[in-house]
Amino acid sequence: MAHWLYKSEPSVWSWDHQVAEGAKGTFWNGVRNHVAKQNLMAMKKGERGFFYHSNEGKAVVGIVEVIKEYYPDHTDETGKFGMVDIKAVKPLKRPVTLDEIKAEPKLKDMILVNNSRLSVQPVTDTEWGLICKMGGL
DNA sequence: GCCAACGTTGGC
DNA sequence: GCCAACGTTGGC
Repeated sequence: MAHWLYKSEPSVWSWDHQVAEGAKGTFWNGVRNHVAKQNLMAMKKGERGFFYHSNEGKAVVGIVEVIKEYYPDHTDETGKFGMVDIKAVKPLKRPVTLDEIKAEPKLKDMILVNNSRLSVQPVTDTEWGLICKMGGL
């Protein structure tokens, strides 16, 4: 099963917002990038991903799960982009910061490190396991 | 708040 | 279809 990483600025949409939505979850929209779109389209219901706070915090703070697969984003007037629904699963026992990720040689190839601007990224099984461990899970 | 990196746009 | 200019993102 594939894993993912969702990036969000806490001032716009934070982990706390996501948790407040509970089991019903919420849509993940606003993607206007074709690479991110490809990733969204590849997601399957039940797949999990990290929730990352960019700018403020700069850390992986929790785990989310896809509850609805790719569908059109009607707020996108060009009609090119879509979104998925995700729900909060559980927080990390402690956040894993970008500094820690950069300090770990096994994580140096993460897209988060090399292409920080991509808002939805795939995460390998190795990276997934390691960050879960670093986060105390 | 600055600046580098990247994506998108638009003129040719 | 190429490429320069511009806007946006995100780390520092």
